[in-house]
Amino acid sequence: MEYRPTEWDARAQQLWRDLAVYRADFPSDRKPFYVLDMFPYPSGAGLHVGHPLGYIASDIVSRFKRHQGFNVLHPMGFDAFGLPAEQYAIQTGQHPAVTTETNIERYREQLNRLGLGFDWSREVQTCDPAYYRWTQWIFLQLFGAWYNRAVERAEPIETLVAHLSARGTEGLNAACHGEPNCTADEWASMNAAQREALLQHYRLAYRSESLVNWCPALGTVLANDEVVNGLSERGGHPVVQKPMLQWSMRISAFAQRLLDGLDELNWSDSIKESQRHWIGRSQGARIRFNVLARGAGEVASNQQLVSGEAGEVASNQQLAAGEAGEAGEAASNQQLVAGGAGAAGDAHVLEVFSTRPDTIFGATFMVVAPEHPLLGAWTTEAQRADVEAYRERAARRSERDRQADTKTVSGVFTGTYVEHPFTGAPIPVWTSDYVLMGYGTGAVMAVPGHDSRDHALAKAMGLPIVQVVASSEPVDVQAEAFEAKSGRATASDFLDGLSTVDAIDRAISELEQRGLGERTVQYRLRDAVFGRQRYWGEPIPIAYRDGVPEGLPVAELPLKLPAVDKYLPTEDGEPPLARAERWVSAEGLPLETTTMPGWAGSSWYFLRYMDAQNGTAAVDRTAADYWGQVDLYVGGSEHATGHLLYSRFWTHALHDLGHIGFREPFKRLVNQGMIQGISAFVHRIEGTHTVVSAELAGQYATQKLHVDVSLINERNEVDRNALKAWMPSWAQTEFIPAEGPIKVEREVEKMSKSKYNVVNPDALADQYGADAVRLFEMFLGPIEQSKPWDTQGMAGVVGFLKKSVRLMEKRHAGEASTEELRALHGLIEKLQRDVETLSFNTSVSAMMIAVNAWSGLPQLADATLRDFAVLLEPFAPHTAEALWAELGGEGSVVLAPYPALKSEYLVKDSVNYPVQFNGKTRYQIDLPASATPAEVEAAVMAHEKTAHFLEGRTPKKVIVVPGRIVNVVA
RNA sequence: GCCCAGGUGGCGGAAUUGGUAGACGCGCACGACUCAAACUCGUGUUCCCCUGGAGUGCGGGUUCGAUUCCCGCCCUGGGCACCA
Repeated sequence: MEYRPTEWDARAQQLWRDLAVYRADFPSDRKPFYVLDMFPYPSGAGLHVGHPLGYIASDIVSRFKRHQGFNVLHPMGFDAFGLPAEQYAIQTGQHPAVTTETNIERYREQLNRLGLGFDWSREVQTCDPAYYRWTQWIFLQLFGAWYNRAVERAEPIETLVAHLSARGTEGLNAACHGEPNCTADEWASMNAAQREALLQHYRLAYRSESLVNWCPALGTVLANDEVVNGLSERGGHPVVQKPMLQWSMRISAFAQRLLDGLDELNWSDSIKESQRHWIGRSQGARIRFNVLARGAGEVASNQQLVSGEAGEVASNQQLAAGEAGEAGEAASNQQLVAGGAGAAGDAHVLEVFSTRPDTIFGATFMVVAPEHPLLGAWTTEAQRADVEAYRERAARRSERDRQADTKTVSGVFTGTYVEHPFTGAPIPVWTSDYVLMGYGTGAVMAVPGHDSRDHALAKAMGLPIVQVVASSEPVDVQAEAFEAKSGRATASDFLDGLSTVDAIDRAISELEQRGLGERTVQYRLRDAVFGRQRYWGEPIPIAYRDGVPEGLPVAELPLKLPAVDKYLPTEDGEPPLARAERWVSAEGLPLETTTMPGWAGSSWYFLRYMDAQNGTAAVDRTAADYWGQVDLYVGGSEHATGHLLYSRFWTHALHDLGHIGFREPFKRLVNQGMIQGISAFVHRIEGTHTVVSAELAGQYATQKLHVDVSLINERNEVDRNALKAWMPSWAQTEFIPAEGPIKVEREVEKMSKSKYNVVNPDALADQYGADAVRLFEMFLGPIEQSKPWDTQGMAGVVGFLKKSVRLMEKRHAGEASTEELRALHGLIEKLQRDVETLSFNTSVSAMMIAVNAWSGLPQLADATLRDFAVLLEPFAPHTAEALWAELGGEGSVVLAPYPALKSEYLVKDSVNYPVQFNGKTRYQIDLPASATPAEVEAAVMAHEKTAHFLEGRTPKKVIVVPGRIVNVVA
C-alpha cells in the first residue's frame, strides 16, 4: 500500500459528506459533548497556518469523544459583520455582503481542505437576517428588562412598572444610572414620555447621554475594550472622550455575578485575572464631607449649574425628547455625566469614595476631577479664573496625552474648604486631573502620607503630609507615601492602635452612625456603549414615537439592513442608515439609525448552533437544556475582556429571563498560542538595486528588507530569478557575489501578510497532505504556547505517516503478539490522558514511538492495525480512513468505537533500576517487578560494581523507591 | 509600576505525586542504496580540560535525591495602567 495523501484526502472527505458523519443529532439518547471554536471574521487574506491551530485541536477532541460514544456538537460559523468589509464597500461601492460572502466561501474551502469535521448544517453567519433577527430579539429582551438587586436577577420591565405604580421608587433596589426617584403619585401623573425617561435609567439596554469613546477617523463610538492606549483597537486611530446620546448595555449590573462566576470556570488563570481586573471590584466607603459655610455664598450663586431635583427632571425630558446623535445642552450633559458616575447633586456636600477610610485623619486636602459638575459651585470668585483655565486645559488634553504624561503633577485650589467629619478641621478642596470623573464619585480625600498620587500633589503644592498608619519598620512619609495595608493606626483618635483591617471597619461604622458615609463596593466595569455610527451591523430594532424610543414588535423582525446609496454618514453627520429612503417601522415611525457593535452577534452564537434552523425562537429551550454549556471552548486570548465578558453577560441575562437553564456559557476555555512566522530579509545597498549576501552585508551600508519566504530555500538562500520576478521593483536587482549563493537573514516575527512570512495551510495540504499539516501543527508544541512555524519540520510527520502505512506490509489475520499489544495499550493509555490536557504534541510523539516499535516487529495482526487506525483517526483522519478501508472496515472509521484499554498489557514484569551513589547515577540493574525493597537492596549490594563505587566506604543508608530508583548513601 | 504566564541541546520541545534530564521530531555528521542526486534505510549527535567532570535563566536554601518545593534576583511574552 502506497502513501497517496492527496488522493486519500479527497476520497475521505467525499465519504464523510456522503455519510454525514459530523451531523450532531437532536433529540438523542446519547450523552452530549459540545466543542466550540471561536468563529472567525472572514477577512480577505484567508487563513494562514496560525489560524487552524485551535480548530485542529478541537477537531481532535471532537473526534475522540465521538469514538467514545458521545453525541458531539462541533459547529462552525462566521462573525461576518465588521469594519474591513465596510471600508472596502466605501471605497468600491460594492455591497459588503458580497465581499463577505466571497471571503466566507474561501474560508470554508480552506477549513474543509484540512478535513476539519464541522457540522456545516448548523453554520451561522452573524450578517444573515435569519440570524440577526434573533440578535435583535435578544436586544429587545434586554430593552424590556431591568436588574432587581433585591433578588440579584434581571426581570421583565413589567415588574418594575408594577413597583413604580405601587410605591414609586421607594423600597426599590435596582441597578440604574443617575439617581432617579419618584413617588407612586408622580408616576401616575406622568405621561408616556416622562415614564419612558424614568425607565431608561433601569433598562438593561438603554439610551443615555454619557461620555463615550469617539473615534473621528472611524466615524463611530467604541466600547472600552476596543480602545487600547487611547487608540482604536482596529486601525490605531486616536480616540477622544465626548458626551453623546448613545445606546448602552447595563453590564455593570452583573459585575458581582460576572466576578463570582469565574470561580466555577475551568479557564486559564491569566484570562480569569484579566476579567477580575477589568471588573475591578474594590471595597470601601462613601464618605460625605460638609462644605464649610465660608463657601456658601459662592455655592448659592452657582445654583443654576447645580439645578438639583428640578435639573434632573428637566434633563430626563430632554433625554426622552432628544434627537438621535444630537448632543444636548451643556447643563444637561453635565447632569447626566455626573449622574452616570453617581455623584450627588448637592453642592453643600462633597462625597468621596475611599478604600482606606482608616486613613481619614490623614486627609489633608480633597481633590475633585476637573470634569466634576460641582467644581464650579465649589470655586470661589478669587479662584475662578485659575480653576476655569485648569478645567479647559484638562478638557483639551486627550485621553492619550493624559496617559502619556502621568509624571507631571498639576492641580489648582478651588478656594473652598470642607469640614473633617471627626475633627471639624477645615480641609482645602483642590482639583487635579489625576482624579477621574468616571470612577467612584469623581472626588477623593487625599491622604498624602499613604497614597503616592496624593503624595505627589502634596509635594508639588506644599500641602501638609501626616502619618496616620504606623509600621513596625521606620517610615518617613515626608519622603514617600507608605501604602502598605498592614500597619496600625496612629494619630487617629479613636482608631489608634487598631490594625488597618480593624481600623477600616471601625471608621466605617463610626461614619455610618453619624450618617456621614456607608460601606460600599465599587466596580471599575463600565456599561458598554452599544450603538455604532456604521452601516455593516445589525440594525437596532427601535422606533421613535414622538421621540420616545420603543421596541419594534417581534413580528416585525428581522429589521433588515436597508439599501443605501453610499456607506458613509450623511452630510449632517447622521449614520449611514439615515440615507435609506424610507427608514421607518411598519407603523411609519422613524427607526434608530445606529447599528449594533461587532460583539452583539458573537455574544450568543454558541446558543444558535444548538438549534440553528429554528424559525420561531433564538434557541429552543429543550435543545439548550440538552446541549447545555459549551464543554470546551478554544480561541485566542485577545478576547479576554471583550467577547468573553459580553457573552457571559448575555448568557446571565438570558438565564434570568428564563430562556436558558445555565448562567455561564463556557465551562472550559483553552487559549491557543500564536504561530509566528520566520521572516526572511535580504540586505540591499542603500540607494541601489544591489543585494548583498548576508555574510558580506557588514562591508556595505545596507538596509534590511522583507522578502517573501517562498523565495527562500532550505539553506536560507534566495532564488535570484524568483526574486527578480517577485515584484516589478525587484526586476533590476543585481547581486554580490555575482555567482554563488545569496544568503538571507531570518527572524521570528508575527505571521502577517505585510511581513511576507505567511504560510498557507491549503498550499501545504496540497503538497504534503492534510494529515501532515494537522499532525505537524499539533507536534509543534503545547497548544497554548506561541512558537515559530518551520516548514522543514514537516518531514518528520510525513515520515511518520509513511511508516504507519508501511506497517500494512506486516499484516496477518492471526493472533496479535504480546509485544505488539503492549505497544498498542501503552499508546491507548497515553492518548486518553493527553486528550484531557490537550497535550497533542506528546500524543503525536507517542504514536511515533508505537509505530517505531511496530516497525521493528516481523508481523502485525489485522486487529492491531485496525485498532491503530481508530487511534490515529482524530489526528490524521484521511490516512486512518485509507487504512480502515484497506483493512476491510465497515463504513467510516470516524464512527468506529474506541478500542478498550486492557491494563494487563501495561504492567511490566521487570524493572530497570538506576543505582545512584550519593545521588549520582552509576549503573543500572534489571530486577523482577515483584522484588521487595529488601530484595532490591540485597541485589544492589551483591552487584559487582557496588564495591567499586563505594571506594571502601560503608553505606550509611540505602534508599529504595520501589519501581523507581536506588540511592546508596555512603 | 502592578498582575499573569514562561526561561531546558544548534532548533521545536519531553520528563506521573521530587526519583536515570534531553523522549519524539527537525537540523547536522557519517554510512548503505544510486553512474549521480533526490527519496528511502541505518548509526551518531547537551557541553567540556573526556578512566572523569559540569549542566534545565542567575544566586542561595530544603532533601539521600530538585527542571519539579522554598527565598531573593535577572530576562522574555501577554494583560492592566493615575480605578482612590
